Amino acid sequence: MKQHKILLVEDDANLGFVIKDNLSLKGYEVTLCSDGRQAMDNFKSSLYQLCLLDVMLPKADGFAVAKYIREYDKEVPILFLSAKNMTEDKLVGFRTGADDYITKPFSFEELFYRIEVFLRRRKPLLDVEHIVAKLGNYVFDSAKLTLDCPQCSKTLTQREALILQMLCRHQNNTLKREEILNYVWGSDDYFMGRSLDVFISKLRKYLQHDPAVQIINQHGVGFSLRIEEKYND
Amino acid sequence: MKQHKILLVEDDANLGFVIKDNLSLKGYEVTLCSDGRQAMDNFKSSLYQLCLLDVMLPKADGFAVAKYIREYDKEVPILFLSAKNMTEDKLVGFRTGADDYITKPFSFEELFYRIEVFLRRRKPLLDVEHIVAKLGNYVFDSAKLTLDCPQCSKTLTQREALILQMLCRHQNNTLKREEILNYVWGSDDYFMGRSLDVFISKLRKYLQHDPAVQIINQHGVGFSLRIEEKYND
DNA sequence: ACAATTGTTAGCAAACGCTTAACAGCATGC
DNA sequence: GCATGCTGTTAAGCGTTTGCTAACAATTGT
Repeated sequence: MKQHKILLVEDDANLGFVIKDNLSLKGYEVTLCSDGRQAMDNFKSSLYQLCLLDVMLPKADGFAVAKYIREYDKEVPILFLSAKNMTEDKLVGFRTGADDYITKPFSFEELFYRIEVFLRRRKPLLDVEHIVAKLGNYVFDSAKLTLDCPQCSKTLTQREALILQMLCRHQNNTLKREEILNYVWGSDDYFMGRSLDVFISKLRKYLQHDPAVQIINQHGVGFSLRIEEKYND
Repeated sequence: MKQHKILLVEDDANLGFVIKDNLSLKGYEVTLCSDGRQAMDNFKSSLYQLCLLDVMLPKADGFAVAKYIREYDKEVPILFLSAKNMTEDKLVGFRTGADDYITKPFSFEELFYRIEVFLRRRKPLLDVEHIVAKLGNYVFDSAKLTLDCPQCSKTLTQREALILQMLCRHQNNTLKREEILNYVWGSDDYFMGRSLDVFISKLRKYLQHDPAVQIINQHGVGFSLRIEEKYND
């Protein structure tokens, strides 16, 4: 079973580690950030299945982080953790698109249940065709046609996305020119082959911010998307 | 517009009526039961989109009701209302399959948001419910058909409002032309496509007082309403 | 019937994406 | 080495999509 990835943002280092450990024990894969900016940088499209945000944070508070996340992703569950039990704070939380607002202190058991509620209800992906893939520092969303990396953000055309999606699906394996042509263009002639080369060239340019991601040509055969694992995760 | 039906079980008659009235004002159709048995009988006969259960009830307590409901329906959101703030009670609640456990006293606003969280997650993407949205300096009310900003005030036509509403719902996400056409016009042909372009042009003109609000075209795909966050609220 | 309002069709200019062309570099086999 | 076919890259060409305005049709209220 695929592990659920959770983004945890908590500035109190002790509490952060305790929560992270507890959730890890329950089988989640937890990324801990200690401030708002770090959290936003870390948040990648829909790669996390759930976000746990402390409200009071250095750099950018939890509400700001939630707002940022909601701009990119309207679906991912956002749960606030806060010592503030004021009605007004809760309302602000919900208004920014939160799904739950948990007041400290809480029991881990309760936290765990509340997390489960939202993971359980998560809709299965509508379109099996589409993918969200992490390519080195990049995140590619074939439905939104976005290719984001820390330095830049690009929206692809449909054809660019289709080709990149195909390459992603066969990551580290060589795709025959002919296969791509038949899939994307429906047939395979000289000019379409040249078009493909143009698209590959464009994609390479888009992907040049991370040298670990490369589209490799195998002479006379086709292309493969190769991603070097440096520090894996 | 489809109303959501809520099953409310609360033995304190006063509180029950107050909650019911408040929720009715928000547009829900609420059925109030005063004890557990009544609630179970009632649940079988009608289809509810959400259940609000007090924990302490005569005849059969909230947990028993929840358990009963879960035998028939694993999906319907169940929210507990309780004065008991004990960890153990909450856990029992979640173990019986609850989705939220709200401790009294709570503000109606909070209750309302917590209800919406669960209703929203089962709603289809498109629905006809009206919205009031803040778009940069603008305020758009899709029921009143108004689009106001400090400099001006405009009442939209039905079609204009419907399209803007759709864009609002998908803020920062690209809506496919085809989706808009099918939703607004019911089908998708060349001329309707041209009509859509005319409406988009009009909406852009109405929205030109705030450069942070923009309708962006993604060539060959569709449109997205993009709102740049400055540093307000 | 008349004006007022709303939505559709038409038409032109601009923007865009994809193909095609052209040329420069490569790989491979001789 | 050289010849030949592949590939990489850039830019021009071309058809399609879009932006906008205005004319036209349809509907409504007076």
